[in-house]
Amino acid sequence: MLSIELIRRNPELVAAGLARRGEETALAELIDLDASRRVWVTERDELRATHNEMSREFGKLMAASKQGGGDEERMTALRAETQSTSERIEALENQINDAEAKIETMMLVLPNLPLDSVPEGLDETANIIDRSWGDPRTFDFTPQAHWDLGEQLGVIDMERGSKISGARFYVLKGAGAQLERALINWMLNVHTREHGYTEMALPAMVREQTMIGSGNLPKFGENLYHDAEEDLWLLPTAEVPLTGLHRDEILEPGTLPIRYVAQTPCFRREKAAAGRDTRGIKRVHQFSKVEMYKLVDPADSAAELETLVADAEDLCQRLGLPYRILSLCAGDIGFQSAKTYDIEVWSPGCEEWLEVSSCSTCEDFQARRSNLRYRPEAGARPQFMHTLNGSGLALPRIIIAILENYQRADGSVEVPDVLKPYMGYDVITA
RNA sequence: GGAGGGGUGGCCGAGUGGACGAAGGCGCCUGUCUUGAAAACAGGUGUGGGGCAACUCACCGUGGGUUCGAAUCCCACUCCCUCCGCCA
Repeated sequence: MLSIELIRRNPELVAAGLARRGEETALAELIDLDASRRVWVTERDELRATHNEMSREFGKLMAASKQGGGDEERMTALRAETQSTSERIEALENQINDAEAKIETMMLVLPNLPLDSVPEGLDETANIIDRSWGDPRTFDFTPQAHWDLGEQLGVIDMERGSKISGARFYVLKGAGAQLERALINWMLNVHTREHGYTEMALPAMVREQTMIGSGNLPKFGENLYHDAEEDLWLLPTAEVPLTGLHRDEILEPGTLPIRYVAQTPCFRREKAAAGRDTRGIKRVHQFSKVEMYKLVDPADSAAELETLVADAEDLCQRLGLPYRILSLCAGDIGFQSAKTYDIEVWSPGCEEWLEVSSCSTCEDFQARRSNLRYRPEAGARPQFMHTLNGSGLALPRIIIAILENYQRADGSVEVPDVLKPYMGYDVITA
């Protein structure tokens, strides 16, 4: 959520920021509503003040009358007056409630403003390659795509995945399942032991309010699974429950930064991508992901974004997977993001750059939605913190990258060095 | 699923429908005293909205209702706890 004060004070700046994302938003109605609301609130509060006063006087007269010294006429007049005042208050209240509901509806669909350092552009073609690492491996044979490799090796079973659950579901078997487990273990260990994150195990279903807090609702419900009976939503990412964790709290001085890491299943309906990436396990309805998340002092968020990316990069480097880092342009960053870096790993089999991590700073956007505040120092006013999130890393895509990058001419796949202790063997063979 | 109990300020904990934003205690902050600290004593100590100063309004799990007036009464919901049943 953007700050209503900012919109009120500096509408041009907000409109310009939204325009960079390609959002044509008319703020005039919002600003008018906000102005009306404030007028009505003042009026209502004044009425309430006189109402309270009259009610107190009535109480005193009531007490006096019990002692036998009441002023019946005054009491009757007061009762009539307070009643009519109540009616006026109620009318104003209805106007205010309507206005506030409309304001909230509008505010909840406004995306975050891109930072100045975000590249200009409206779609992915304007993303900028910030840097890259490693050289794509050269092969003296034609590298296979993971859907062929996985099937030959018996580690990915697409057919049975769709048999039991439908399109875009898959089954990992034997070394495939072990590879996923090894990756999760290894990644969590690196993040908790070396990068300073605290490991969390989280619910995979959340309430609507939690989805609103992270920015996934009300706008992107189409991409989420929802259980109507219990009114719970399945996570598209651990970012959602991690954002909700400290909702409505005021963190004491000295508690920030907080760095969390969590492995959760992620569920996505992929409606918008219907028909795209239908082969293999690149785009599926359910996958596992290790997610890093930070709650920080606003002064530190820019630096924390860089270390967040570095923490994800570190994993790619240790896995020996060549990658590039994109700075997403204003039109391509996510709804809640103020700035995003994507890490893409080269996959020689399907011959494409695979997005294995997306690292964003949301500044105070999610903090406003979720009411995440901290006290800068003892006795100071609470203020909104900044939140950041980044994959570290997305599992199926890393599995794709490992299979395709580490394949050998005979169709076997070498296990990356860092995972060998976790797997217990060096090569995946049929 | 059944039965019962309960959600009050950072914490504990009072609160007969009328000056309760809320007693008391703890904690915390400031001051006095002290070489310093502790103790003692005095004062202060929630969040949000409007104005952005004085001030004012709201908030006692959430949402409705009754009333001139609700933390207090009524209804619904929600969360927590205890016991029984069921499942693991």
